[in-house]
Amino acid sequence: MHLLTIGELSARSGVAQSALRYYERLGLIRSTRTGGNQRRYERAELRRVAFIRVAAQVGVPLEEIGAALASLPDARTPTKADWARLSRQWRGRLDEQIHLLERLRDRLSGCIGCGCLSMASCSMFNPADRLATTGSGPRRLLTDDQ
Amino acid sequence: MHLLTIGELSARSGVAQSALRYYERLGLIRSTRTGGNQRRYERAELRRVAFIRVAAQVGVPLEEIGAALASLPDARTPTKADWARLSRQWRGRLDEQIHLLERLRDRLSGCIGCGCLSMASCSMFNPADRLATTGSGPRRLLTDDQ
DNA sequence: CTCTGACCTGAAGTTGACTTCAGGTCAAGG
DNA sequence: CCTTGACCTGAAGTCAACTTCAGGTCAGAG
Repeated sequence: MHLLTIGELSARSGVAQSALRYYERLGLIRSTRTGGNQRRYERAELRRVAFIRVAAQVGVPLEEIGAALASLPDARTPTKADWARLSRQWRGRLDEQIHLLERLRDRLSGCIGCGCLSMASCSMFNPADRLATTGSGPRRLLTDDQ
Repeated sequence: MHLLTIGELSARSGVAQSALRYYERLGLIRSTRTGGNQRRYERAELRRVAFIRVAAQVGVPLEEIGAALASLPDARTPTKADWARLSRQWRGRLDEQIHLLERLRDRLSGCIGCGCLSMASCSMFNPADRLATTGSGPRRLLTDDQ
C-alpha cells in the first residue's frame, strides 16, 4: 500500500495542494518526507482531510477543528471508535446549527404571517441578544457561544 | 418624529458605528446629512440594518444582500408588502441552508451507525461533489450555488 | 542521462467584513 | 462662550483561510 503524494491527496480529497500545505502548517494533518523532501501521506490522512472539510463547511474555524483532531490518538492510527466519538460531537454541533437556523426561519415566517414588521413587537428586529459582539476582525457566522 | 443619529442607530441595532458607515459605503443603507455634515437616519433604516444582520448571520455575503435591498423601492419608504416579498425570498434561502445541513448531519449519522468510515463506501468521505471550488480568497461557507 | 512535470519554500497578495487611528469639526449643556 | 463628548474622513490594520509567485529541487518516462 503506497503512500499518497500531495497531488494524489489533493485529487482524492478535492482540496488544493496549497490548502493541504496550509493545513499542515496549522498542524491539522501530518506527513512524512521522502529522501528528496517531498511529502507523503498515509491513507488515514484522507479521512482527516475529509473531516476538516465537513467541519469547515459547517462553519467551525480551523483552530477548533485542530483542537478536535488533537484528541485523536497520536501514536496509533485512529480507529473506527475514535472517529465515531469525534463524529458524535460534531453531530451535536450540526444539530445546534440547524436549530439556530430553524429558529431564525420561524421568526421570519412569523413576521410575514402577522405582517407586523415593527421594531417594537417583532423579535426579528430586536437583535440585541446575540448580535453586537465586540472585537476586531470578521465576525463568525451563527455564533452560538461566548 | 426625529431622525436618528449614528449613535442612536448603532445602539438600537446593536451594530457598531464603524460597521454602519461601512454598510453605507457599500450602498446597503442611506443617510441624509445635517448642516454640519453629520449623518441622520430615518427610522426605516433600522429595518434595513436588521435585515442585513439577519441575512449576514445566515451567511449571505453583503454584496448579495445589497442586491436584494436594491430591489426595494428607491423613492418611497418600503411598505410591509415590499419587506414581505424580500423576507419570503430569504425564507427559501434559509430552507435550502437548513436542508443542506440536515443532509450533512444524516450522512454523518449514517457513518456512525454503520461504522463504515471507509473511503469507498461512505458518502461523507467522497466529497468531490461540492467541495473543490476554485478561485482565491476565503471560501464561502455552505455554498449552494455555482 | 535528460527532460519535463510534480514538488519544495518563504514571502506576499487576496477577499470579506470590519475596526482602529490620527487629526480634525460639531453641538448642546452649564 | 466654552468645553466635552459625539461625529467626521481617509488610510491603514486585522483576521481567517487560503492562493499566487518566484526561484529553486526531484523523480520517473523515454
